[in-house]
Amino acid sequence: MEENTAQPQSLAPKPPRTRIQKAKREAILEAGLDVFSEAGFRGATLDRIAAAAGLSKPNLLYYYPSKEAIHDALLRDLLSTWLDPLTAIDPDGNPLDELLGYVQRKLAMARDFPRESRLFANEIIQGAPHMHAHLRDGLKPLVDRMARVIDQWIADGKIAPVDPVHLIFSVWALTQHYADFDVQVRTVLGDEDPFPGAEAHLETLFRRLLTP
Amino acid sequence: MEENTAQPQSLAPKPPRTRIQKAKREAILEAGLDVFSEAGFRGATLDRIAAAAGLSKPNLLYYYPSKEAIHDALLRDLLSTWLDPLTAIDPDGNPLDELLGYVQRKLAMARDFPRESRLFANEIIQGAPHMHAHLRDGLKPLVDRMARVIDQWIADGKIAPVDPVHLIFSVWALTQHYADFDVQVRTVLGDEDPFPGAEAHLETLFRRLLTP
DNA sequence: CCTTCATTTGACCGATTGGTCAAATCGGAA
DNA sequence: TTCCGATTTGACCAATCGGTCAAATGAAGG
Repeated sequence: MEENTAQPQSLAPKPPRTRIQKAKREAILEAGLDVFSEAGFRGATLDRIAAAAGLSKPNLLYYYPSKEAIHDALLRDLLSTWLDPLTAIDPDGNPLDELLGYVQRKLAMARDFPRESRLFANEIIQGAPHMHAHLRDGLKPLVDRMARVIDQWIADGKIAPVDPVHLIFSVWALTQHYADFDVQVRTVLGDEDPFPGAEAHLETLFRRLLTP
Repeated sequence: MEENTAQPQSLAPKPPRTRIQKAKREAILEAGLDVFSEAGFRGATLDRIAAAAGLSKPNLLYYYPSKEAIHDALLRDLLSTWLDPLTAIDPDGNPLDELLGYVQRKLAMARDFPRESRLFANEIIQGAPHMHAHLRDGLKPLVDRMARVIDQWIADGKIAPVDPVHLIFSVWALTQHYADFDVQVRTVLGDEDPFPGAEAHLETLFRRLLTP
């Protein structure tokens, strides 16, 4: 390993230096995702996170200085990837295909990353005390921008007229529901895997809503 | 001295005897709804509930024997009223009107009883540890029954073909979203009241989905 | 070996948690 | 007034919480 040049240290939380640090940090975030998504911020305990990560509590606090630091790191990592499917919409593509593709990607995230969805849901339901600024500075401008794209599509007669912001809310609500309310969904459906049916249903729903 | 109260004590939680008991119990449930819906079960504390109800902690525990007892009482009271809009659907009415009316009633509940919606959401997201049996014995049979009604409407050509269970999920997701994700919705919409726009949007959405 | 720094841990701390208990107070009937 | 049960409270408790700290251990180079 060669010496790296002296970089001007920015105000980043803590730059991982060694290989072991990186691995332990990841294990902690993984464990934190498990516990926070299942119990919420206040319901989660450092002991449970430490146990899930295979560390002692002081050892965990050696890598992250506090419970809130772990939670904040998770939320920071989450928000951008959570909005990726929305930014992937191409204003120059076929409007109906773009929106149906967005729905499908969002549903796939609910299927493949239910813990992330529940972490987010817990935070929002309880008033977003650790995320309000991020919503205002990150999510709102993005939604505003996409709403203008959708309005243009409507003006061009490419899709049926809808309120674009409530349309986006509908995509979020309908897809995340299958992750956040998983227990309820599976109780009603029995053993059946909810997602094939959900995909077909949402495709039908948004196609009928948006076809001019 | 003989007493006239020869009632055989059943295993009911605690029959309210006096007027003051009834009032204090109600105040406690009201305070519990505030705190539990905002913080979840584990995040809520007896001290906060007692303070919100205007009682000392031991006094609170005089009326309900434990934190869990308050939570259980709230959930028990909630589930039936929460499902009322669904049971109010008339199998012999006009299918489209019945379903659109159901959506409207459910959205009104999200507007008028957001705390109840968030209490429910917190419980389900965290795996429904205190409600699983109620979902199985109360909610599932009701959904199954309504699904048969909707299937009959489809078979009669009264509404367009849809998966009835996922249709019900859609109503829940789209309406409760405006209560549970209130912070996010209002951050994106700014000062605007979300509900008029939501009502118009959902009417459009379900009309286009269900019109044959 | 020695030195140095990263890592790990047991013991511990003050605050908060849900809950108990005996004693005090209240309120209405006789 | 007296009495008696309903109600209320201050003091307290064991468990758990997030977090600290000094000391021990590990690893790697000289």
